[in-house]
Amino acid sequence: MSTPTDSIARLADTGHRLTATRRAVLDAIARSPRPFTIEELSARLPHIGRATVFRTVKLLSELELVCRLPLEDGGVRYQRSGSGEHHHHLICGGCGAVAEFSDPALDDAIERNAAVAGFALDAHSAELYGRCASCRA
Amino acid sequence: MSTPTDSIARLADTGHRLTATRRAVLDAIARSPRPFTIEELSARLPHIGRATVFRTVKLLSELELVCRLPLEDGGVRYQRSGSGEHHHHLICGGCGAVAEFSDPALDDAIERNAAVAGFALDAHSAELYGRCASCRA
DNA sequence: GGGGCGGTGATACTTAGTGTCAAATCCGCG
DNA sequence: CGCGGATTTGACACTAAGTATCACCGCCCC
Repeated sequence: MSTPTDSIARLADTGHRLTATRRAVLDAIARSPRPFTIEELSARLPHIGRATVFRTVKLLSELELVCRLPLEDGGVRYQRSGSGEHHHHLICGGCGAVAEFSDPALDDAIERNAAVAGFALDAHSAELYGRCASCRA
Repeated sequence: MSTPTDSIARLADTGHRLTATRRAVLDAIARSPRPFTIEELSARLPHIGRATVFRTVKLLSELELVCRLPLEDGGVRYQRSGSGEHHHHLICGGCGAVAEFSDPALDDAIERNAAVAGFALDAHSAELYGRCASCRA
């Protein structure tokens, strides 16, 4: 799991400044046990402008420290990235829990289809929506 | 490729009314050679309210006659569904062209991962972003 | 050909996010 | 330390996608 410390190091490594504002946002994210919306995060950081919260989360998601989760109903939440590696999400429609997974077979299938169609692939998204084990019970 | 005639039949079969307004929207969609935004479609249907265009496209996408395409940049476009069957999209970032494909291996990989995580899957999305053969040239 | 339910338009609102620009802040350099 | 330029921030207006409300309209069946 990436920590605020990892994140601070990552920011520095990529030529970004370590401002008090960014530390506060990272800290608030680290304290979020569940996926959060920008509005929720912003509400917890009343002295930080909404636009800055958006910018910071966008930056973190470009650095793959945070994942953007498009929900089944069209909404969006964000979550700390558990691994920093390429992965996909299983999103529970009951409790909102998110499980990460990665699967070379899935990525292979995606690459194969792009190749068949003559596409040079540069990105892909795959989200799975369902009910987690505890919500099924 | 689904035609306006198919769509009209599908609407009737699912208990929806065949209004002049819906015919006009279907017709405008049929004339779109490329994926379109609601604003573009609405502009071509000046005597039809914007909310109605949204409602109609939403209805058509629930009937799988139209596909909603989330773009890499966060925008959204829509397109007539080529098959009416379950499929995924390859979206060209150069010209905006969209290719549909379906691949049981991809769907299997998705189902397998859900099962491993103990999730009961009820939906998934997968979009591939890249450059089509002609835009690569 | 009348009535009821589904459909429509107008409009206001919501949610997610971006653009602008002046002011504030960071941090390497001396 | 403290200067100065580049980066970052906040405030605010704005855009884009879509929903809510509600009175009115018109399709369809009897």
